[in-house]
Amino acid sequence: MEKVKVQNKREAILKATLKMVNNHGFHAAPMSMISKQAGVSPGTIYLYFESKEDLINTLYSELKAKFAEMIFNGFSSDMAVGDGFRVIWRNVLNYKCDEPEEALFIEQCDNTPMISDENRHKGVLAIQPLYDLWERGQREGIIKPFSRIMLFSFSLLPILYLVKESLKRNVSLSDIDIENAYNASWDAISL
Amino acid sequence: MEKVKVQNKREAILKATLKMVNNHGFHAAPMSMISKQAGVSPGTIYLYFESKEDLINTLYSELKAKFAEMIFNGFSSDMAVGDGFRVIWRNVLNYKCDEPEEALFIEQCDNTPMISDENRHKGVLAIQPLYDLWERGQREGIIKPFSRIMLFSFSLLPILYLVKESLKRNVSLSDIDIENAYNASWDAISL
Amino acid sequence: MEKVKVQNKREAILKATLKMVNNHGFHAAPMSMISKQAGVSPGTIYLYFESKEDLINTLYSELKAKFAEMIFNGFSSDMAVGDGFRVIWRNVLNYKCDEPEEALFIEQCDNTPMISDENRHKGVLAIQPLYDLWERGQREGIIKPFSRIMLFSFSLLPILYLVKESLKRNVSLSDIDIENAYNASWDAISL
Amino acid sequence: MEKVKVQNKREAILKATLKMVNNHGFHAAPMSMISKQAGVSPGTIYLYFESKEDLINTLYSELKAKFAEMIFNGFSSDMAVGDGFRVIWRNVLNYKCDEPEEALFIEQCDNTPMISDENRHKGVLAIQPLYDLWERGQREGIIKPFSRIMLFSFSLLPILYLVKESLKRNVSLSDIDIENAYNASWDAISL
DNA sequence: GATGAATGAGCCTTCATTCAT
DNA sequence: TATGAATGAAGGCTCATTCAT
Repeated sequence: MEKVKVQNKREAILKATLKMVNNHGFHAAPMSMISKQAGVSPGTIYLYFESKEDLINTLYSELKAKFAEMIFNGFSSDMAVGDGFRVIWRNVLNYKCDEPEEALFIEQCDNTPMISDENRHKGVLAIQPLYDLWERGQREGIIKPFSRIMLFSFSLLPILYLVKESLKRNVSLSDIDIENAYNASWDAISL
Repeated sequence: MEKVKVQNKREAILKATLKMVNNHGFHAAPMSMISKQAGVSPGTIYLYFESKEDLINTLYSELKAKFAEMIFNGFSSDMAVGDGFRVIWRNVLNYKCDEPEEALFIEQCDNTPMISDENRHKGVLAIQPLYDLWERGQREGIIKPFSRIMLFSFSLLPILYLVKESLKRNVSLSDIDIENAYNASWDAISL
Repeated sequence: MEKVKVQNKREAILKATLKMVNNHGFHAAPMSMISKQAGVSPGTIYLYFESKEDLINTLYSELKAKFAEMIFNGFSSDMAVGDGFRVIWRNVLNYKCDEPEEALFIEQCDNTPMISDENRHKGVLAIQPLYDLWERGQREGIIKPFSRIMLFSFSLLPILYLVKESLKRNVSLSDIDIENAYNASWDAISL
Repeated sequence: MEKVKVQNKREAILKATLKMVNNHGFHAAPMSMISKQAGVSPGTIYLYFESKEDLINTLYSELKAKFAEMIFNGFSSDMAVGDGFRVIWRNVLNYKCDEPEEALFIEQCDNTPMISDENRHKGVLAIQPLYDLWERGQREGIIKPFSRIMLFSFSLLPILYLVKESLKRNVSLSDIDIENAYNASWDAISL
């Protein structure tokens, strides 16, 4: 019972941080504002996090982990390369659409000295199964012999950007747009 | 002579801002630090910029304008679509490689509430000639009938990301990488 | 117990403000100086007051209210007009003599754009019983048919000024002076 | 010619100071604002005045001197006491009505530590002829045997206040009000 | 664990004053 | 004389963090 309550508080703080930083930016989201939004006292935050920096880094880290987990939903390493990629690509799209707030937060942090390098690196490691899939695809002569990062930038980065922009402009991607995007993504990396 | 001196001060402040914000982040780059780096007094900044926000926005705005200008170097609207695209693509690549600091600053600002929407929008308008080229290509049946944003996200976004990542990891892109990237970019948007 | 401590801090800040502004003037009484005098940290002031302007206005407002309250000590609306006026006149005199610091602060603020009009107006309303007394006196044919403000300026303003000047010059008003002043005040407004 | 221009500048600065301090208060009337209003450069002010404090004190001093001069317009020391007082009283009234800005400035400074005591004292000396008149009146048994300051506070202070308040409320004093005020003033100090 | 009043270092900004021109 | 760009000390205020309760 105690433990549950504690979890709630920690979650509430993280959630409030996400919202406040997204809406106001890091430097305009004071701890007092976050604590009020979370329904706890400012002092309480320091029971769960060492500092504001730690709070931000933890949130970033957990969101990245969640993202990495979600994109492998329904994926299994014995799928055909094309099928596996389609599953993952779809998951990436869905994550962006379903959790735009989280995605925005990640991006807002991504190019900032606020996030420690170590932390940033952890995100990369978490998508290992995708790298493995691509490697297998390359061995099977299905995927172009590009570096991981190049494969990523041509097949997943575009859809991430597309969704972000469409959300920002309040227009939704049509099924045709999505199909086109998928095809372009696949064409760009497949032989 | 006088005019030159003034220009120098304004430039020095902008340059110092770029450096300090890149290295420390917006919220950890106080005006006093910027002024010291620029070799002027804190008060002097306010002779050229209204506030810290104005300083950041102005810098962002000018960098975006410079970027928009550079990517059309050697480009002319009567070029063949493929040739024109190649010129622009190369320019984008070169800008990123030659001015990584500027590019980083732009990206650090891009997902932040710090930059006014109006300002952000100006950047979009500046690359109109590229949009015109794509439209002509679509009329000529050379370019896929995708929206601007989709064409952008598949043909230019990847190279922007690639260079950023390679710089971050201190590895340079080989000519083969670049050729591959260009081909993938072109394939993704051309029929 | 806790409530008491809080009150103490608020009071200490107001008291320190009174002293520092009186001694140095508004523009030469920085918040840091006030906070030091009050024995609190600068930030603490902002727990009780929104801004320096708010602090000054609140102090002004409370002093005016206290003044309005004190001048009706021992006064009751069913007194004879002459008796009532004498009570109030005496109270005004006593307030000025007993609380010269407060009176000085009020005067220092009175001709300043620092105090909001709304705030200034509240002080006027608080002495309504005096206005009522004068009106009754006029109906009874005892008080001259002058406007409130004229009655005020001839019967109370002089004594306010007299005490201020005598305090400034470190000379005390003799009983005869006071009796003379009272008689002159009464003569000036009575028929 | 040169000299005239100089005078103009000095006057322009003083005039601008009067206006800006009246409208915004001392602490919200920066030298730059005053210089702009005066149509000169900030540096120029320091050719005529040592500091902001000096500027304010000089203005205060000159206005007081002008006031002292004006109130003796048409007065001569061989007038009958009653006639002389009436002339002076009228002049005080007229000054307040004709130069409300100057009068306001004087009052705004009067209760402030901004004005040096020495300076404040000079104003008192300048109305010596009035004191002389009163003394003569006392010797002739026409004026009550009150101290100067008491005579002042009952016979001139009220009209100063009355005009100020009526200007503030944008209502003008009627001839009857003025006649009443004069009579009350005279009654208060005459035997 | 939880609170929130209190802290005080440090930030952005202002502005009286200077000085090279 | 006159200028006005430049200065930099100092001010009002914020906010991450602490600690007595």
